Amino acid sequence: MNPEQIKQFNHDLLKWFHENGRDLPWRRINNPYYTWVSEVMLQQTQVDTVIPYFNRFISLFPTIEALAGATDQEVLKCWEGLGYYSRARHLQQGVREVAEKYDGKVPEDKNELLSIQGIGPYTAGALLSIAFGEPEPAVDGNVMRVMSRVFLIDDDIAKAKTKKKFEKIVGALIAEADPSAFNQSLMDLGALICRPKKPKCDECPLNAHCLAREEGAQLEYPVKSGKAKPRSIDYTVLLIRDAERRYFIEQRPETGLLAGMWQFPMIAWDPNEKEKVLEDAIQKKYGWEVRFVRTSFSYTHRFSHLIWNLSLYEAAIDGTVDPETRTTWEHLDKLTHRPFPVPHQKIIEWIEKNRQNHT
DNA sequence: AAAACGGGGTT
DNA sequence: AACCCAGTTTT
Repeated sequence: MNPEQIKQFNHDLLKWFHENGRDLPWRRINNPYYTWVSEVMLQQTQVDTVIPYFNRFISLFPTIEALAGATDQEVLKCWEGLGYYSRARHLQQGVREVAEKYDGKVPEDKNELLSIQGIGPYTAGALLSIAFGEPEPAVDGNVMRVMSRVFLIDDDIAKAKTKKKFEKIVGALIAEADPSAFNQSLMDLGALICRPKKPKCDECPLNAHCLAREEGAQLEYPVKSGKAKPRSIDYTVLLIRDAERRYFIEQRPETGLLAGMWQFPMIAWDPNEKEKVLEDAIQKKYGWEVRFVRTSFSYTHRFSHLIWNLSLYEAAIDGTVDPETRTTWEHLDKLTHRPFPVPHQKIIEWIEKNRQNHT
């Protein structure tokens, strides 16, 4: 594109944004902390899902100092159900870095931002442009979709290299006059007009510039390689109560899947195996001799990369179990004070619904 | 360069 | 059921 075309492109895009841009909670005032929180929540998560989480999060942790001073369990509880929980952990770590190293002020230097936990190329670009007005690209899935269509770029957007190509393109196009509006307009355009399916090309401010539209090939873009199918794991979930009708729960490890969240004990077990195999596995992992009372509930939970097939076993154990580190006994009505992954929330809901049957 | 990492919404 | 989403970190 020549300079005149770039100018026209910017004009068309920003005019559309000023008339059609979304009114979102984190856009009402320019607060770098709000922008940061919103950008992290919006990673791999849609706007409509994020809005209530954002409002609750900001009311609980209104400032960098408040979030830095909170416990990780408080933060995790507020994030419960939003997914990708390492985002919450990294956000709090990052905020603590800013509180300590930068006197609680989000730095305006790109390399300093990139050194902060949880801030990668996209979030750094978003903060620099939206919060600080710097002409930095912020390339996400929306931007790659819009740009791949406008410029008919067929590189696989699943590749890391491709994103750099788009950053170069955006860097050459971005309006120095209002980088914040430029980047946010691409996001809104991707969400409202240049959608993956059924794009509203007739309403698009860029349709005069769009090569894919010229070819009638909008739906062929962006090009993206497929992902592997999720693998499936069978688990037996143990529902165990003590004499005071408290449930045994454990906290997951500090790293990996659903880090730091709470759950009922789970044992990987293929139902085609004999029950003896399960009993031995429980003996080995927990040191318990269990007597199964009944199997009562099953639930399948689908993650992006794996599938849990959960079967609930109500069980009794001989003798007593003392709570250890990362395990405890808890009454039903207090379970939800702690963060639980959604599949275990479903189990809690099932217990509450059926409590009269087995209390 | 590829895999891990959640959950909900849309089609 | 497949695909998508304002990505980053770890391997």
